[in-house]
Amino acid sequence: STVTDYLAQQIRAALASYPGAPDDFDAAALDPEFQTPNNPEHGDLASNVALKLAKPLRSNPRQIAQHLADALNESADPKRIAAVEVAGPGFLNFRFATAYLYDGVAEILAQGDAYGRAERTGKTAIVEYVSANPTGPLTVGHGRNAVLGDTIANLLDWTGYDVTREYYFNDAGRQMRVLAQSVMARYEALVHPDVQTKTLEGGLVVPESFPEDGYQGDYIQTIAESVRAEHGDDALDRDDAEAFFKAAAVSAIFATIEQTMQRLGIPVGEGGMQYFNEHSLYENGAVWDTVDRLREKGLVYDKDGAVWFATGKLGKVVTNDQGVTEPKDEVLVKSSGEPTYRLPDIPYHLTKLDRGFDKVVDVFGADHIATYPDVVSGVKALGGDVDKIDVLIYQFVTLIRDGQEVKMSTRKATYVTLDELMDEVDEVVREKSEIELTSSAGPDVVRFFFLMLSPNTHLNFDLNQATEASRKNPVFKIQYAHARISSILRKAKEEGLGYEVETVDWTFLGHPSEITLAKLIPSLPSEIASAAEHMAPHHLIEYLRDVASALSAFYRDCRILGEPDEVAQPRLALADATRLVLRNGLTILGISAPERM
RNA sequence: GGUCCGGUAGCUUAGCUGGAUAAAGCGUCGGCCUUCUAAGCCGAAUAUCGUAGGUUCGAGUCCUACCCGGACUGCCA
Repeated sequence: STVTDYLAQQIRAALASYPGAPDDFDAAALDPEFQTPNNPEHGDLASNVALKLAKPLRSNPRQIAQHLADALNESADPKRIAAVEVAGPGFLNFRFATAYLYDGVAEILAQGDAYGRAERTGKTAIVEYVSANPTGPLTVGHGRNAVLGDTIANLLDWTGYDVTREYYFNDAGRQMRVLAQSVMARYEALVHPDVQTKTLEGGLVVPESFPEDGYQGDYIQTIAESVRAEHGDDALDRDDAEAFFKAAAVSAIFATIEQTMQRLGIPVGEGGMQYFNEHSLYENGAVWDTVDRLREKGLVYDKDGAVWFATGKLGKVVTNDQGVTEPKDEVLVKSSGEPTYRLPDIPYHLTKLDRGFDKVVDVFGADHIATYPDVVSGVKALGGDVDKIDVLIYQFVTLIRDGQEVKMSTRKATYVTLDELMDEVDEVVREKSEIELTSSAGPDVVRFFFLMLSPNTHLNFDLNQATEASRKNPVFKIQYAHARISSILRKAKEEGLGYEVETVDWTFLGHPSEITLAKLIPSLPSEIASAAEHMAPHHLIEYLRDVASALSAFYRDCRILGEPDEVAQPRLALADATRLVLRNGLTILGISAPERM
């Protein structure tokens, strides 16, 4: 970026005196665009500035480009810019001085583990993710949310934000009562083995008291057993039995969820994930206060026994059969008195803004698409600065087993948990590995799988493919590149080969594979910045794959061990810098960087 | 009905502010282990970028219309 700033300034200077320029042309206001060309013949950096200026300057683009090339070849610092050329319809191609290329590499080595980490900006961000209600273990369906949210939190951290991670949940309401009753029924069967039973559709035998749409998972049985072990056989006789069982279930389930998050690399406990209970917004009156405040602004009215939010007044429209657009209002509180999901989310987001966060990120599944714009307009109507809110909507995950879609339901216990998924991947990879694994492959593969595609893309998680093909999973290719370099570094150390960051002499490097690598690895910081800005972790993955691939070419073409020191040292330094880029990139993704594989 | 996402090689996808020859993995075919890890590398074949218009010096990328697939939604949350 400093190079582009420098070149931009050079270009502005050169255009200040362009012959025949119209009077209203202001070269000082120019902000030229730069890009890295795909084709290496097009130099190290290119600009389309001459093409863009053809019209305002009323001149031929090639002629403008030539003027700029001549001027810059004259004035630009030869320590940085070796040559400026005109190509094609009027592109400017810049070639960097060789020594300048390796400045970026030296910078990586100087910063080490911190390379890619921006200065603290003093700004704060809150990322809300996972947010699964405590009715059962985390499933494959929750995985994409958890991994995307965590990685975005990491990206924001690395771009200089102080990041708070928050888990928003609701442990009140009907589904939680059903959960409690499910545990109670299983407990009843334990303490009264002769209780009257019934057989559910799936074949599960439960007491008559088991609710119609009760939760059938094994974990319910486990919770019932542990309640019995801790509290004996009389728990059903308590006055507060339902609340008691609910609390037991919630705490047991949250313990499981935390274990899974931890295994996935999501920080829990002090400084990690913090929790926000939706119910607190009812207790402190924030929910009904929201309705009142919106009503004062004339944005809430009653109709058909329900409370309506006049989103139509805030710009929401639908197109009817005749192709005419008309305003559309939404229900905030149903005629049953139960709020819709959009209501509590409004005060929740207001609290996030009130807590002073500069950036508020929500990671939502596609089911929120319909409601979140209403939440945002509610927040805005109540004076919240909605520009601070960024919503990442990701498409859902379909689980495929043996070519068949697995329909998942937490109630019917037809789900695959994230733990099961990680176990399965772990096991198969271990089987197929010739060498014993030092780290756990399950979390690495699962995280990678959830991150490798654009969040906008529907994800088919094929269990057979994810496990059977796991040796070919691209995550291993990136990790393998890291392990290879680590191996070279180990051997170099044994042989007494090393380098001093300050005194590396790069002039012996010039092989195309060295140059490609040296040009690629210093863009880690800008890749991180771009991935963070677009909330697109897959951009970082694509980049790391490119780095791994460039490393392969370098590994093939440029030996280190056994070469004369003046060549071996700068090559070792280049390899070490590549290792740091891979490692720091993987760290952001929450994927391990193994030293052996 | 409405909202949103997708439609790029046989399959799964990438393509970030429009740029110079559309990229990767899997699959197929062929080649490479006496030298730093073959979980690797090299080469070959495979693409009317859903369709039709438009904007532009330039469109996979922007605009409009339409077609196909998917998700969500319709005070049942």
